[in-house]
Formats: sequence, structure tokens, C-alpha cells
Amino acid sequence: MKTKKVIVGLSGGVDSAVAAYVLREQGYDVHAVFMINWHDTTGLLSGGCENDEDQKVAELVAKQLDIPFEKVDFSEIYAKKVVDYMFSEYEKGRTPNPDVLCNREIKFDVFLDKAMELNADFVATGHYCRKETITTNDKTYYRLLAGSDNNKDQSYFLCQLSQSQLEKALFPIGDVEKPEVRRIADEISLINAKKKDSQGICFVGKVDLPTFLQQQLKAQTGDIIKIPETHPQYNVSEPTGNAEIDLLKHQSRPYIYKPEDGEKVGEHDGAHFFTIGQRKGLGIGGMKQPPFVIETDTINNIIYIGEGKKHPGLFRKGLFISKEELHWIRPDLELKTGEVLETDARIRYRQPLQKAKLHMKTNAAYLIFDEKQRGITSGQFAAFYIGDELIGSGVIA
RNA sequence: UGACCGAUUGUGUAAUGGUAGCACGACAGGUUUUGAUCCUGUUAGUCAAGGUUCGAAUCCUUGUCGGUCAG
Repeated sequence: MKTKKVIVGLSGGVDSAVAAYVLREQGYDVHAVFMINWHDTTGLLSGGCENDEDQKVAELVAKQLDIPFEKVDFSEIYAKKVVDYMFSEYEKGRTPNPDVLCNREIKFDVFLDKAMELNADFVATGHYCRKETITTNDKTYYRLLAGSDNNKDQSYFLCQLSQSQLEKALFPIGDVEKPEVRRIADEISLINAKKKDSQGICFVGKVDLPTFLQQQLKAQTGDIIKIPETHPQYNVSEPTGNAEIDLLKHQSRPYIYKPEDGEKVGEHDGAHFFTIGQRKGLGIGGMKQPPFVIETDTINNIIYIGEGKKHPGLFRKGLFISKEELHWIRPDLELKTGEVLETDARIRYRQPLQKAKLHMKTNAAYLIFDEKQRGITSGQFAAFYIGDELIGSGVIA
């Protein structure tokens, strides 16, 4: 049997380097490709020449592992699919997750296509997650599972992948824990064995968001309104009728504020530079407890805040996802209208899974948590798990 | 204009003659392949000028500014 060819997306980091090594040890024909997806350094913190650095490191790692190395430049498509999406989401007043898009549109799309052009059987990345194959009713399905290292599980970032994308993907270090990855890297003397983990937007880096966004969204002074925790909206009783949909809508409703609901306590320079749950950057002192953003109104350019981390405006029982923005990694598990799924869900990376019920209705899915959730933010992804399998996700409305 | 009250880091406040603290903010690190959150550290102040006292944020005088009454 012919050895399978795998193309590893080598980033310069330790995870993808060890992933490449593991594959090589498993007998695959391993090739490395470094993706250049971004050139601009606007708003970049910490210098800016990390990209070049990563490129060199990746090349050296490939040399150390004795595998072929090449670079590809997807920056044009990255700008179109990921960065444009970011700006348009922020413009709508939502808070996007560029890395989820980057995986769906770049690493497991154009990069995967490129790999197929090069006659690869698979692409591999250094993600901490696992893939499993099962067969039901004579059909093969790929399961996306959490990484074994509970602390590093990155399945969340892959919550928008499809079966055809998963089919071609390998996650060689998904069953390894991070310290072990470091140990392996050290054992085989990889030059990046001790390199610090990367952070920030994948390929762009750690940026100062307001600076970055000001390239396209202009700064404009607006009011910061403080909402008291006694706002009547928090104590609206649940609808008593027998229509379940009314209850779901009630439980998943976003809070809506008007300037008269509170008092002006300061000014900001652009509501879209802030997100729900945010504390830093408001510049408002003199309170007993820190203020947090509880809502942003980008149309009227107003930020609403609440005092204290337990302010009721920070918590919601549920959320909803419009039907068009729902995605099933496992199409065979897709809910039909009227069905309810007991699920474990998360609304951000590294959040411990939360017990919830997903109610599928005609136009939307309603995710109702057992415990109220802090900082439910539209534009972010809610991911649904059954056990450690990620079965679907959707954009929070 | 008269009377009274007040003035402490960027903000809100403690300290009634004896080491100017706290919270929030801001800044810097740390955690984190999104945005956030979170953790640690740093920062900075007695309105001004005199006086009493061994010693003044604190007591006295004057001034400046702010507020409340009176008009």
C-alpha cells in the first residue's frame, strides 16, 4: 500500500512542529507548508517582525525533521474572507471570531485545496482536538472530538468545519497533552521547543483592536450610560401562556436599553470598539466595584455599563441562533423542527462546558442554559457538544 | 452681597495632632491561537500662603474654588 501523503501547516510554533514529527514517525510522507496570510502591521503590539521570525523557524524545523518545505501566500483571500468579515461584523455591532472563520475559510479550505493540488491525501495541523470515524447506516461520518488535554482543547475553533473538510484533516497531537508536546520537542531538540505559544488573531497577531479597527471604522465620541441593577427589565416574569415559543423567546432575549434608563457617567470614542463583558478601556473610576459593558448600541453610539461583576445585565439564561447561521458538523444529528437536544455547550474558547437544552424551532434554534451565562455576545459562536464530541455550532444572534 | 459647609492621587472615599490607606481607573507583566474575562505588580494625592506645635490632612488666619441657605 502506498504511503499516504500529508501536508502539515507549519506555523513556526511548537505544536505544528511536533505534529509533523509525529506524522513522520507514523510513516506518512510528510510535507510542510508555511502560510503567509497577512503582511500589514497596523495596530500590532510587540514589535511586528514575528511573522518573518515564524517563517524562518518553520523552515528550520522542516530542515530538522528532514521534510520538504514550501511557502504559500493566501493573504489576498485571507483579507477577503477573514478580515473583511471582521470589519463587517464589528460594523454591525457584533463581535466576530476571526479564528473560527480562518479555520473554515483558510486552513481547511484554500489551504486544503492547495494540498489536494499537491496530491496530498490529508492536511494536518497542530490543533488540540481529535477526529474519529464511525459508520452508521452504511454511511461514514467523521467525529470532531475535544483534545485529550482538557486545558488546551481547541475543538471550539473548528466548530464550523464540515464533513468534507474533516475527512481530509489529521490532528496528530490531539491525544497528547501540551507538556508532553513540549517534552517531545525538547527530546528531539526542535529549535522552537521552548518558544512561547502564539496569541492573538491567527496570522495577524496580538493587535490593539481599536487601533486595528480604526483603519475602517472611524472613532466617534459617544455616551457611556450606567444602568442600575434594579432595572425592571431584569425582573420581567416569564410568560405564563402555554406557547413554548414565548418562553424560549423570553429566556433568550437580549436586554435592550435606552439612555433614560440610566445616568451618563462618561464618554467613549466608538461603541464598536467595545464588547459585552468588557471591563478595560472604559476609563471610568470612582465606583466601588469595577464597571462592565452590558450592551453596546452601535447605531446610536452608546455604551451601557453595569457596576460589579454580578450585575444582572451581564447574565442571560439563553440565546438564539437564526436558522441560516446554524451549522451541523454531524448532519445526521441535525435537529428537526420541534426537537430538543440535551447538550453541553460553550460560548467562548476554553469555557468549561455548560449544560443546556437546544430547542429547534421553525426559524431559529434556542439554546437555554441550566445556569445563567455571563457575557453572551452576538457574533460569537455557540458550540454544541455531546460528551466530548462537537456536533454543531452557530452564530449568536 | 451675608451666613454656613466643603476642598485628600485621574475619580470616589478613609485617616480628629503621631507611618496618608482603600476601591475604581491608568500603565506594565502573566494566562489565553477570537473579542473578552481572570491573576500579579506599578503608578499617583493632602487647594494656596502664612501661623500654633517636637510633630499638622487634622488646630488658627487669610486667600482661591465649589456647594447650600439667605436675598
